[in-house]
Amino acid sequence: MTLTIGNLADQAAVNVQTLRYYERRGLLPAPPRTDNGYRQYPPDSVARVRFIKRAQLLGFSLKEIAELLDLRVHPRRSCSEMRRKAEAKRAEIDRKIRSLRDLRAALDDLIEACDSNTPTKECPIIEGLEE
Amino acid sequence: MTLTIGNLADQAAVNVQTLRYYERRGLLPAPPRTDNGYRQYPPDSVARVRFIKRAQLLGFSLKEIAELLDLRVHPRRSCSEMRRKAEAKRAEIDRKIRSLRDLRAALDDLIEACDSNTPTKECPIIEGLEE
DNA sequence: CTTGACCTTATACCTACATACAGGGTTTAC
DNA sequence: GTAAACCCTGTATGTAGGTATAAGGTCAAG
Repeated sequence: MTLTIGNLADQAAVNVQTLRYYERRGLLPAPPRTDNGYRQYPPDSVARVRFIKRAQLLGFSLKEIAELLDLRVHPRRSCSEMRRKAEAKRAEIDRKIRSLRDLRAALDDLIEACDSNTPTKECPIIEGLEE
Repeated sequence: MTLTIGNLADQAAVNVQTLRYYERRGLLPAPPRTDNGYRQYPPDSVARVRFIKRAQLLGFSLKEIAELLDLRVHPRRSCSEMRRKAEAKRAEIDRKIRSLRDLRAALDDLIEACDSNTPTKECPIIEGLEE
């Protein structure tokens, strides 16, 4: 019921070398090995790797993703510290969501202007992402 | 009422070389020059550069950002084409927003678990970002 | 019992996105 | 009129995040 590195790579849609790279970077814990030295990943590694890839698409660096994953690793220890970090991450996520909503609204305006054949007024895309 | 490259760099909080790099990459239009060859940026370049940096934080590559900015440049020409692109970008943004909301909910659970001193059940951070 | 598809480590290379440096001209402040 | 603080181009270097390659061990199928 464990996965070889090749299995994991297939299921998570990443390269085998990427997984070894993540291990070196501390994003994936070093898994147990078989006698011959092969890595044996538990099945939930698939979710972990997919999480990493998704978080990257959202603009988090590998370092930030490692921090997110660490929140999970120490669930009861140094709770106030963890809470502080989780709240900081949440605030950052809220900022990203707001920015994306602004950008989305700008695109909506653009699409609508296109639809309605109205003379294109000031394009709002850039303004939509101003502070 | 125009800006030197140094002014623009200050106001947009980026490096001077970064601006020249963006020009080469086509993210900033080549501005007019003074007699001595200095770049003269219009004031709205500040917004444009800030837009680029913000979009980067949201996980867009410079190539994607260039595409977003191009939507704006051709506001009336090839409307259906532009509309198609704008809708594709919007769908992508919606996906990102959904992912961020999931991640946010997961952090909320984590924070709450911490608050309530309940035994930490399965941490939801990773599950929150699964497909 | 060997061929092909795996696995190992170590090291080199690649792309995106900058950032620095060399070598030189310009402008402003004293 | 010269020193500091700008600007220019061109080229080199740096960091993040992989990706490939070399040199070799392992395993399952025919």
